[in-house]
Amino acid sequence: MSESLRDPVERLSSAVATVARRMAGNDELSPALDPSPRPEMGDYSTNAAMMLAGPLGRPPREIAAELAASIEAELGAALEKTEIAGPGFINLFLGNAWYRQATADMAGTGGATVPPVGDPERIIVEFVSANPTGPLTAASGRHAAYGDALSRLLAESGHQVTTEYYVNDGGTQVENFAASIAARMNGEEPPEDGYQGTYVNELAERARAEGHEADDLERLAVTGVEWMVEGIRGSLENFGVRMDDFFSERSLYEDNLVDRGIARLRAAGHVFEEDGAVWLRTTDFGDDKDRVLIRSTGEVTYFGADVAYHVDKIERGNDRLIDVLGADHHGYVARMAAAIQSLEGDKAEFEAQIMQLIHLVEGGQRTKMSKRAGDIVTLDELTADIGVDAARWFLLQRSHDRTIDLDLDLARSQSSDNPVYYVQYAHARIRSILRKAADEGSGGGDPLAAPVDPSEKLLVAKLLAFPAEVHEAAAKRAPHRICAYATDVAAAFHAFYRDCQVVGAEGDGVEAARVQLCDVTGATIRRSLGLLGISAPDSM
RNA sequence: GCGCCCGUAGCUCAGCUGGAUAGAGCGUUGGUCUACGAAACCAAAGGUCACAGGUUCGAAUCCUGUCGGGCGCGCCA
Repeated sequence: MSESLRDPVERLSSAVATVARRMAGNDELSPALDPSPRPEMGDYSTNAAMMLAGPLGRPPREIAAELAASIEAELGAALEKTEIAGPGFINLFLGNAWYRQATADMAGTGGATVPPVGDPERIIVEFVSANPTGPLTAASGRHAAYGDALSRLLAESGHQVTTEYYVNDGGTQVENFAASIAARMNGEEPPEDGYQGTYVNELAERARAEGHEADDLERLAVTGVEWMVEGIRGSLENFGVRMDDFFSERSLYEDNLVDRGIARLRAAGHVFEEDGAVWLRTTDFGDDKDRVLIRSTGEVTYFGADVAYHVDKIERGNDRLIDVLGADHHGYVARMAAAIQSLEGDKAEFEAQIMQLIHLVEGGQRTKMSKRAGDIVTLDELTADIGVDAARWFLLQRSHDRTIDLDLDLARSQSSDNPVYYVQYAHARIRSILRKAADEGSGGGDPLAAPVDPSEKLLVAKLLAFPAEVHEAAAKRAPHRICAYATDVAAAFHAFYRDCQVVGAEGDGVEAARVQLCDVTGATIRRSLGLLGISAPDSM
C-alpha cells in the first residue's frame, strides 16, 4: 500500500512508532496516538516518552524533547509544531493542509476506510434462538438487535460472518405447546405448565379452520411450530435483522448429526456411562459437574443435541462460534465450552456473549415477562409503538452485559427526545445542505489550500476515528460504542454548522472544502447507523 | 454456599487491555432563528466514580476484601 493511500492517522501513528522504536531499540513497542482531549493540547497526543521512561531510566519529559524533534523531522510539513505537556505527553499540532488532505482522502472512499483485521476469521453468530412456542418478546428484540449489529460490525472489520437461529422444535416445551393448542381447541384451559397467551387461542382457531384434530398432538406440534417460526421470521425481518439460516433441532436427528456429534465426543475419550445414562466429563475442562448427553430413557438431552449442533457448526468450517445467550443461560456456558474443548481434530473457538435482562417499565412499574403466562410485550408491539429505528437504538445504546430499564411511556410519549433522532437529524441536515450546494454552489478554488476552522478540525478528527471505532467495537463485541460514536459525530457536525457557513462561504476553496466535509460526515453517519441497522433519512 | 453480571451527576447510562481538568442524554435554570433544517446551539447548576486496602510516576479503569442489587447452579429447555 503506498504512503498516500494509507489512513492519515495511521501515517501519523506509524511515524511516532518508528521514531520511538528507534530510540528504544525495541521493535515491539507500540505507543498510543490519540486525539487530544482539548484543542490547546494540539490535535493528537502520544504517550511514547512515558513508555520509554522506564526502560531508558530517564525522565519522560527529557525523552519527550528528543522524540519530538525526531517526530518533526519524520513528518515534515504536515506538522505545524509539537509541544511537551504534563508528565511527558507529546502534543502534535497539524497544519491546515493535513486536515484538507485527510478530508479529501476520505471523500474519495465514502468515509474513512476500515482496514481488514490482521487475523480474519470465519465466525458464526447464533442469536435469539427463542423457543418457537410464542411470539418474540421485547427481550428477544434486544438479542436480535445486538446479534445483528455485532454481526455487521464483525463483517465490517473484515471477518466472514454468518448468522443463525437455532429452532428448538423438539422436546417437552413443544409438547406443552401442542397440548395448550389442543386444550384451547376443546374450549379448555391449557395444562399447568402450558402456554396461556391469547396467541394460543388464535393458533387453535386456525388449526380448527384448517381441519386439525385436537387429539393429533404430533401434527399440532409440527404445524404450530411452523406457524410460530413463520411469525418469528416476519418479526425479525420487520425489525431489519439479517438471519442467514434457521437451523432446526429436529433436523439434527433426521440428518443423523446427533449420533455423529456424540461419536466425536466419544472418540475424544471424555464420554462415560453411569446409572444407565451417557455422560460427558465436562469437569475435565472446568465445568463444576459432569453433564448428561443421553438420559437413561434413551432420549437425548437438550445439551446433547446442542453439542451436536455446535459440532456441526465447526464442521461447516467456522473458526469461531459466538452464542448470544440470555443471562438466565449463563450457567450453560461452562458445559458447552467444555464440550467444544474436549473435541479432538477439527476445532473452533467457542465464545458466549451473555445478554443481561431488560425490564420494561410501564406506569412506573416493572412488567415481569413470562411467555407461558402470556404476560409479555412482543417485539412487534414494541416496534409498532416506537418504530424500528427508535427501538433498535434504545436496545443497542447500552452495553449488552448490563440490565436495562426500557420505559415504554417515555419511549412512546417522548420519542422525539430519543438520541437516534439527534443523529438522524444531523444526517438529514447534511443532505439538505448538499442539495442546496448542488443547486446554488459555485465554490471555486483549491479546497486543499482553504483555511480550517477549529470546529472543522474536531469534526475531521472524529471522522478519521471511524476505523478505530469499528475495530474496537467489534473486538469488544460492543455495538453500543457505535451509538456513542455516531452521537459524537453528530455533535461535532452541529458545532461545525454553528460556526461555519457552507453554501456561499467566502474565500478561495472554502465552500468546496466544506461541501466535501459535509459529504464525508454524511457518509460516516450513514455507515455508522448502517452498522446498527438504523436508517439514515434524507429528510425528516 | 458457589459461579456470572452490575454499583459513576437528581434519573437513565457511556468511559474499564491505567494517562492530562471523569462525559452524554433526560430533568432544572438562563440565553440563541434577517446564513445553508431551532428535531439544533450556547451557558449555568449538579460527582467521596458503593466502601476499605494494595500495585503504579499516575487508578473510575488492575489486584484483594467488604457491603448492596440482578441472574444462575436439573437425566428442564
